[in-house]
Amino acid sequence: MEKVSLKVIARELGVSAATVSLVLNGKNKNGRVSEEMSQKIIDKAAELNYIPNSLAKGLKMGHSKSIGLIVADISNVFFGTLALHIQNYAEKEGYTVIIGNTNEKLEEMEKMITFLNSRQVDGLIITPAEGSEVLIGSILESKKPVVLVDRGFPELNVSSVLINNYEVCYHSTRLLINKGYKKPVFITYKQDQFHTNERKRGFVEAMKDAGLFNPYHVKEVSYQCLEKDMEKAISQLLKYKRKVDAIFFATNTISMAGVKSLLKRGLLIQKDIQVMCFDETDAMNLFPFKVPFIKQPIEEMAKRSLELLIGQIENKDIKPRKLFLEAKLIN
Amino acid sequence: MEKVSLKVIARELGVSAATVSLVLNGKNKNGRVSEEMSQKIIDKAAELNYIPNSLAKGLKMGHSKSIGLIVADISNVFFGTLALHIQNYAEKEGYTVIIGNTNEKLEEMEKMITFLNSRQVDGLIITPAEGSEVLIGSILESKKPVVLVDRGFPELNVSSVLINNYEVCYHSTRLLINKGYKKPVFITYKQDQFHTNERKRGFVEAMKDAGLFNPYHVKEVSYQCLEKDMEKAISQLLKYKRKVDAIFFATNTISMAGVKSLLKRGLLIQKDIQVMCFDETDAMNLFPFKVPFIKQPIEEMAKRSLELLIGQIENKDIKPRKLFLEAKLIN
DNA sequence: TTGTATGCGTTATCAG
DNA sequence: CTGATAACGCATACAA
Repeated sequence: MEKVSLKVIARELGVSAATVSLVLNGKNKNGRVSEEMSQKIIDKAAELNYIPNSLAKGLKMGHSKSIGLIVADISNVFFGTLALHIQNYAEKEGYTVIIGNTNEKLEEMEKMITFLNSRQVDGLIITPAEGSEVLIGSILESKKPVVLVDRGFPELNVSSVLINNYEVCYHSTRLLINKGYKKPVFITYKQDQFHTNERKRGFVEAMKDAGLFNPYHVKEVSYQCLEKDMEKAISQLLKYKRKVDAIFFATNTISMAGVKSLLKRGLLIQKDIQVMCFDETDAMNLFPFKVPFIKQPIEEMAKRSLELLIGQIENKDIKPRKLFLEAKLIN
Repeated sequence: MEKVSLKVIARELGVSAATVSLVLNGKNKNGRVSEEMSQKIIDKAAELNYIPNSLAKGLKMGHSKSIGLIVADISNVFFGTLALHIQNYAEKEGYTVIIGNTNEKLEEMEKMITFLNSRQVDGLIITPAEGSEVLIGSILESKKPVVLVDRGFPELNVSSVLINNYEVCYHSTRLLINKGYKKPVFITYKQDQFHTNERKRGFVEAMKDAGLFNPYHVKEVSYQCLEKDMEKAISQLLKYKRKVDAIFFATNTISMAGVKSLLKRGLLIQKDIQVMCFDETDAMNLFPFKVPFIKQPIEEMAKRSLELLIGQIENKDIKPRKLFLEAKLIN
């Protein structure tokens, strides 16, 4: 079965490929092609089930109408949801999304970028891995449109869509304190990323402002051995049982591991110990107790980052913009 | 900044594009190009940071080295995990994955297929939506390589990677019965899909073989109003409290909704009522009680479906094959 | 050992 | 109103 291209339609109808292209692209404004021929072409295309070859189109046009989305791990609900919304909005704008996973590894991120570039993506939306400033810098230099989402680099002049990590954590911590929890602990990743740093800073400042801060109020766990580190951290915390009355988990993965560890020890959450966390998870909804969580506006993050990216791609807005969306504590 | 193409390298070095292409593709076997020139070309390519244009390559070669993955919803952990693994394996084989969401809707599925075809994907991996037999049939007719995963159509001669839904449900139900639960209820989606039908059949047959079956042992809920339907179903079941001692949930989303509803009513799971479900979820791991679940070999499903697809694409194995992988009940 | 010519499917330009 | 032609970047058969 012959592949149906413009040429085939043209040949069948005895016209040129150019004419067919014109008609099928609706570029037939000023009576360029006769009404009659137009209709014939359209009918024939439908009859032969013509599907344009976007490789050829992309090659010719110099853009692929596709964007790359680089996340740490597509099986993580946060990224999955982000991806879903980005895809939905992208589709509306006529763009395809190609998703790449980095597993938080710098080399993988670099590989993905090269890979996506070879596929001629028109732009990149990235949740950058730790230590990828230089890499992002080089994308910037190459003038390829790029938007960071969820995580950013303050020292880099790059479009980003972040949330008010500092403020929301400051506010939430105050609330915790005001409710009478004077010995909260913040558990975060042992890493140097702006977004998690900001969350920590929010917690720390709130504690300081309340005159409660002590370094042991912050615990760090590693991404790679989360479960193990969490076990260790929690068991340490429990030794100072009188010293800890609440835990604030800095991300959804951390909260899952943390809550698991607490429950395993038979602790009654929101009774023996108060818990607060980041991101909504199905799991938290199941419990008889309510866990206050900071809800990120994922859909809006998706929408905004795509807007920024398309602005750059289509040259409507070249200037880098940093957006800070509002996350809210849900009780 | 000029875009670096083969031509640019060729020009810089005063050779032809053909030579450069040859060298960079490693097709320089029998001393085709001199060692010296080879090295020069390789160095220059690195220096200019040459990235091949895969649109052009794809156009020329007649394949894009990309595949489409069509799932219901990428934010669902099951599909996210499947996608992750498929991407990992695909990358090893040099293929890109483009993911599309259908939201279980037939029209969306059709749109996605056309869309992916226009992007010239070399093949499709699909978790087909209900009622998409005809659509799949037309893909088959078009000779485009395709593999179904997770769900299949027994009447269609199409490559598929499924699990032993009937057997594992039969077996698990027997186990439940043998443990003394003589009034279990199976809650599934109100839909006519082979894989969920098979699960139901497994349950029903086991019940019949034990002489326990009654139609009210099966409850159905709709995908679109899952929460609401579940509430209704559970409250109905509780009216006949003495009649129900266990619930077997047919999918991960159903179990989440079901467990949520049970907990909300203050029921003690595995005590007031025995629960069994499909797929592992973070949530279930958190509970102090253990929920036996049927673990699907997602990674292997990913691997196998990709193998089958690539077999078709590269013409190594054109014959449709139906694989049934083994899912196991984990206690 | 290297270069030339051609074509993949498309669109844009220019010539009828 | 329509057709011919060139070009996008690349790979390959064929020449030299």
